[in-house]
Amino acid sequence: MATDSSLPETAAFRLMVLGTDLANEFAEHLRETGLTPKHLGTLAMVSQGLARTQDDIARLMRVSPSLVVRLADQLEQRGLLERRRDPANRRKHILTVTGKGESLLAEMGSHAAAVDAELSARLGQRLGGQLDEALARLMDKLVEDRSRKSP
Amino acid sequence: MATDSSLPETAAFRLMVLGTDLANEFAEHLRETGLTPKHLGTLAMVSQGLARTQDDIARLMRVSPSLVVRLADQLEQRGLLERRRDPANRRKHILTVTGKGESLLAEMGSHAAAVDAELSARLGQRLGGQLDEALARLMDKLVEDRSRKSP
DNA sequence: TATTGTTATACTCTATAACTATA
DNA sequence: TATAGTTATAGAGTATAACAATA
Repeated sequence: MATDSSLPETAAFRLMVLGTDLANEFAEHLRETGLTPKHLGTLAMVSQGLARTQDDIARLMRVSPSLVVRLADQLEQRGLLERRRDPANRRKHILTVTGKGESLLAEMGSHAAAVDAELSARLGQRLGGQLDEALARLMDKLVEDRSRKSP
Repeated sequence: MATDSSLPETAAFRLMVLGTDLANEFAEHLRETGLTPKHLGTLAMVSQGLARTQDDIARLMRVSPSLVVRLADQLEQRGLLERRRDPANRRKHILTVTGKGESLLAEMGSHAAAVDAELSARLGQRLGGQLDEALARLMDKLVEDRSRKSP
């Protein structure tokens, strides 16, 4: 990848900086809802079927179970998420995104699409598409690595 | 860019998730030093000549001036950064990275290079290179947007 | 005995506001 | 009057540890 391993020239460093910055931007955009990017991540994971229970969320997002309780509480209070006990295993809470939750996801999806458009404008369609593909593959890897029984 | 604007399918969302995750990884790697990714960002910006004063850091990283005081204090205490008054304008503190600071940057650069190697292994050399280029361009834009007199 | 979730507690990071000093 | 930096304070976000319920 980079022939120069000077920190600021690495993809890892840039990914960290750009991603953190974007998270702040999303946080700002969410401020009026009282939610954070992690609330949004929770909704997204559940909506996508990548997480079924609170435990799944904790593992996928590498976050403590006690934080997931709080995130789920707040999402539930706002009517964006529902918890119900799993009849097959009453320890578990099955999570589902409500219609209102899907609306919020759609709204934030629009915002994200607008950011994507900016990225594409800056990079051009080809490089933008390549960035897309690379990020999609890395995301798949991350999810795969953390799905069931990973250390 | 993405034809689907569903939040999890956007480049913006993936960039946020992957970047945040990487920031946590760096934070973990820095833990024994008592430093955070923002300390590292500060050193990197100063070392690269992108920031000369605390004010520059605050603007570049979109962080409050009072936080920069704390970051600089802690970096200085560890002998990684030096502050000296600008003779031309005694309100300003000129920041410079010490040899020890450069060593830390080099060490973290090695870690970042290792992450880059993983990315490249996962994406292949071509897509990895394209990711590199895209991130570099976006980083340049970010720095440019925040250099002197931006809103 | 292990898993899932919860509660109580404390700590870290960060911003806001009021202040000092220089210009 | 505006800029650069500092201090004091408070708040948000998160983890750790101890716990309860279920398997």
